[in-house]
Amino acid sequence: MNRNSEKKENIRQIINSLSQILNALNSFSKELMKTFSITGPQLGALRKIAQVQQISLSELSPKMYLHISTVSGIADRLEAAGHIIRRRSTEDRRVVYLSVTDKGKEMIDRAPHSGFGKMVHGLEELPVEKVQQIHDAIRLLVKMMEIKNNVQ
Amino acid sequence: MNRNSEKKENIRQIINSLSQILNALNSFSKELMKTFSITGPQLGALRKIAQVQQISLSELSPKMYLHISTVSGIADRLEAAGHIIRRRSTEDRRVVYLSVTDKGKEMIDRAPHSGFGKMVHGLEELPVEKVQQIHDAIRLLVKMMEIKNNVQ
DNA sequence: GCTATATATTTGCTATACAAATATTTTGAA
DNA sequence: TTCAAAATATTTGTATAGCAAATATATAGC
Repeated sequence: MNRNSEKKENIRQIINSLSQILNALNSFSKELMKTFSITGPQLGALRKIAQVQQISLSELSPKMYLHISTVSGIADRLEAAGHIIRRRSTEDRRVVYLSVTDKGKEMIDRAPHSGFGKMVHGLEELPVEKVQQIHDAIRLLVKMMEIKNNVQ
Repeated sequence: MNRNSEKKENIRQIINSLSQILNALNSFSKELMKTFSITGPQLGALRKIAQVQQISLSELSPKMYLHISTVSGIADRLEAAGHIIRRRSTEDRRVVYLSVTDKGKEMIDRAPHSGFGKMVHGLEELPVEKVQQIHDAIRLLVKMMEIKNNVQ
């Protein structure tokens, strides 16, 4: 096998491995729903709300890259489960603020942060230099995909 | 910053970068639906079917990690769109074989393989050694997540 | 003050996903 | 060989997610 086809094979396997990671994370999401009776999108929304104490739908919607009507529906289910409350703003009565209840906070603490749990544990066992190498590799992939860093 | 917190920070960023890649792939899936009028699961099924010429639902279902009734529904839509045909087996008349039509093959060729397009392009520009390094890094992550390699 | 804009919700539609029920066919045991 | 059990696919019912359009209400701006 020449060096070029060797590279091609490596690329193929990188894509394949990443796909496996994605699949594993999907499985995690199903597991989450069974164990904690909450879905991925709901938990994601709950975490975003918890980050800022209170937030309106029109603020939350772009953070989740979802249509506002979709987020409204997710909020409905979170509210029905008692994880958040809706409170109408006194300053601008068009605005409805979402905030996390104690029950919601408990859920955030209990539910595993993501399927990355095992990965984090594994990384912690590695020497600093190795972790640094992996970090460099992944960062390069992100750079190549030209993903803009959406820090909230 | 000591070496331990340096490692922690690296780990945090690895998870963060991977999350970014996931988000980007989700966006890709939406884009795909708009441009090619096909969904992610449908395209995934189409590719799996094309790999083996023909396949039954009970074979396809575990490959996609989905309930057989879910796959049956996806097959309905692929069939309605003319991308696959159903054909009942003559040997075992319980079995229905799915196979990809010419129109379906065309879709497979036209639709980008995934959001990994840019990544693949970027990787091709790198020297072999660098690609090898990235491959090693990702493979390590997969190993840590204890994902079993489901080769079809 | 009235129109335009902003905010959230509701409604309608489609896809995904699972489980349970059903229909059909095959297998296997008595 | 016959009949019950298992296998295969589909159908039905339920829920979530997601978008767009329509609606209701409130604010802002001219």
